[in-house]
Amino acid sequence: MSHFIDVVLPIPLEKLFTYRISKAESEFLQVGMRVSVPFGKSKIYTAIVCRIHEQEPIIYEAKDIHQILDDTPLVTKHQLAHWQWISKYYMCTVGEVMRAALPSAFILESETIISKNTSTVISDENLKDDEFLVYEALHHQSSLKVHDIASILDKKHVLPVIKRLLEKEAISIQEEVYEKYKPKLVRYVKLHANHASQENLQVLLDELRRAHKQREVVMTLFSMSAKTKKPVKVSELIEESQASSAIVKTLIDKGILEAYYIQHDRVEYSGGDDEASKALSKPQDVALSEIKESFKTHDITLLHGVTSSGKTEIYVKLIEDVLASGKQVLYLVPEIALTTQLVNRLQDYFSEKVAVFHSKYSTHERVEVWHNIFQNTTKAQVVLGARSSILLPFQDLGLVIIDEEHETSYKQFDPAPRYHARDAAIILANIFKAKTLLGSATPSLESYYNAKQGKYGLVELTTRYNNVMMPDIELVDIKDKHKRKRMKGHFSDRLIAEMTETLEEGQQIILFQNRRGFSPIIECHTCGHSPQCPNCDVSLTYHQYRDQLRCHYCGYNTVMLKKCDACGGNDLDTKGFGTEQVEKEVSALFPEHKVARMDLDTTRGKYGYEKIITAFEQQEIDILVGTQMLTKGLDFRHVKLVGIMNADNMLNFPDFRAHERSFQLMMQVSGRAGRTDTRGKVLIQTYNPHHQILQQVSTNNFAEMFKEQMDERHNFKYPPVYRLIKITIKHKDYNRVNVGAAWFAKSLRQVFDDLVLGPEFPPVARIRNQYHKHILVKMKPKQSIVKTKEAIDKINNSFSSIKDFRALRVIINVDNY
DNA sequence: AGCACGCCGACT
DNA sequence: GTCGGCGTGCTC
Repeated sequence: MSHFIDVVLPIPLEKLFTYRISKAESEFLQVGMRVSVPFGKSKIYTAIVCRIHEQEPIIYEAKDIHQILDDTPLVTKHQLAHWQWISKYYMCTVGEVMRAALPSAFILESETIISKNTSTVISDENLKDDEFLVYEALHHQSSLKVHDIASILDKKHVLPVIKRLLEKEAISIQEEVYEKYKPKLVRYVKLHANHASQENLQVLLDELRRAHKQREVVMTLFSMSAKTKKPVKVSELIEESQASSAIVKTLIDKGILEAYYIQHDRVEYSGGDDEASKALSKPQDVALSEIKESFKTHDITLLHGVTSSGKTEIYVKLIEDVLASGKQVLYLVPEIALTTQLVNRLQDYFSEKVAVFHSKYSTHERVEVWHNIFQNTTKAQVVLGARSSILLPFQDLGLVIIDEEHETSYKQFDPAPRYHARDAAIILANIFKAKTLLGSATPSLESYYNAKQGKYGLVELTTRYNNVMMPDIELVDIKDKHKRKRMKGHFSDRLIAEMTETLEEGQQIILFQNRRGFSPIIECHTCGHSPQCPNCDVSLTYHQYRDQLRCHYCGYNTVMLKKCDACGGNDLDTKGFGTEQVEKEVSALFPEHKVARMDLDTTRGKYGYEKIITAFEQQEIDILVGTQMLTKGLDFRHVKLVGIMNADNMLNFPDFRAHERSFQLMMQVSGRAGRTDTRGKVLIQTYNPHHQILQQVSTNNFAEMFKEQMDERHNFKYPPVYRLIKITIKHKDYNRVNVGAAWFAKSLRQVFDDLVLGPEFPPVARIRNQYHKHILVKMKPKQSIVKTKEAIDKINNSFSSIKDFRALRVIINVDNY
């Protein structure tokens, strides 16, 4: 009887692949373990075992596996089920989900190692020039990688050379696979067993009478281990005894001390003791019991609590309950909210039980978190993470909290799997029969709709913590202000007056402008030309601090032009404005006050956010200018005034969710104002103060916004009433994109008729020299999701079997909002 | 996706 | 002539 395994490979191929294994291997292997397998001509890939069986494949000969990589499974069965769901629902392959789920250190890939064949001697004249160079290099170095050879020969295609050398038996090649994860080892030191007892120690100290330094080190070590009863790190010993590492080394060499290693986690919790969680206020307490009540009838509950209502404290209470029952908790936050602020707060309550999973973590750090969660250790009872943490190997999940549920950063856009973490988390919770709590001050229409439909439970919390009043929101008509010459740059007299007052009171200000850079368009006054990105169909944005023109799509940049490159005129004008310009104007208006800017450009690097946030918290900064980055779950105590520089550009954004988003964004930014006792003030500058969304923001009227927006969604057949699938056709050839997209849309129409929209070029049709065209498929409320996707799949398959279309990239994005 | 193979234009 | 471009087919 032969034995076989079906494995998932981390590549975008639909199928599972079958390999032959021995009987012994079949007894050892378990579903979820990693194996390395040969794939194609030479490559070795990492694969996950998902089925062990005895059915020999009929139409091909199964290869043998290369190696088993694990002693115990690395991936749980729950995960495999979850991967399956994601791949089906979001129309991608399981391999793509695997790629996204596993930290890269777990996915080993082979590298070809070239070494000299010692059993044969090749005379130089038998070798061509490039072959000789490689052969010669191998005299000096025992082995080379393909990449090394490419740099020796200075050309791209070196495989033919390697092939020729191989035929001449001058070299041999080998595929090597490396374990990428290296545990972090810390060196410890202890007295050698021979000296450990009391009397032996005395003898030893006598012996060392003349070596003062060494004697001191031994004494220090002795007192340190007596005091702490813990292993002593070499680094600590050196520090404590003021000795050099050479002295310690001498003692180790003499056999007096003994060095040993202990594996350390890179992600260490360092902090005080458990703090008892805060007592809840009355409204919080009511909400908490309502949530618990709701969980009895609904697995998913939406907590709609206004900004600053203290949702986090409620989460903490719920987490406490779940932890008491020994289950794990997943606490999802948008990427940007993963600041030290929230981490510290949770660690205050749950100390080392909190594991954080961050995109800025190194792959080694991710591996450690992965293991802790898999083994359900105390270190990973509460997992705080962004989008991708839904792919971690939970063992026994009891509760999923999705904070700032409306955040769009929960949706992955590129690359596949294009999943929505909120929706995938709900499925994950369902696999574990766990509860899900969605929280937001401005719920997404789809969640609120689900709640209103009775699909989710709904709990509302309408008062702020400590009864702080909701901020006073005022709309400023800048069209009128312009007419009456009451504007200084982009600042109305109202905004300046409020800012002056706030600064005099010693309070802080946040200014919001949803656009980075200095100004998004440069225009020549003479000919009207504005510089465009050479790779994308967008105007370049002017960034003053580096005197650069930059493309926000592809990163292209060039120095700012001195003259118009079309007509040579030197009267260049800037249009529109970004955070950088706001910052500059503020500095000019309030020269005595410290201004800082927070956007993508200033927060690069691992601690980019933290630096700015900490400085602002400690009131080293008076005025903070920023993009929507500032809206995410930050809690600043001394902000009294929030200014929204221009509300119109977000309202006019060409997207069916523009109004919903604008509402959410403005409510969230406003929520930063007045979090303690003084009532906050929000000024919204706009050309159109009568816009219904602005009216709803200023009166904090979520219900009306919901009703109005839902009417529109009903009328225009948009989510959450209808579902959407967006299909993007992409290629560098404009005509091919057009022809291909037209074919695709026509085929879709044959099945879905008028539910198909497009093909249409997006606002930016060309990005990185690739033309894009979108087709939108709408799904009726009762329409079968599975059947719709099957039909799309079928069309996609026919599409890619047409020769002319094969080169076109098709991207399918389910729930593309 | 990667990678090999095969065909074709453009230069040391 | 070879180098590197890209289209095509295949991967257990």
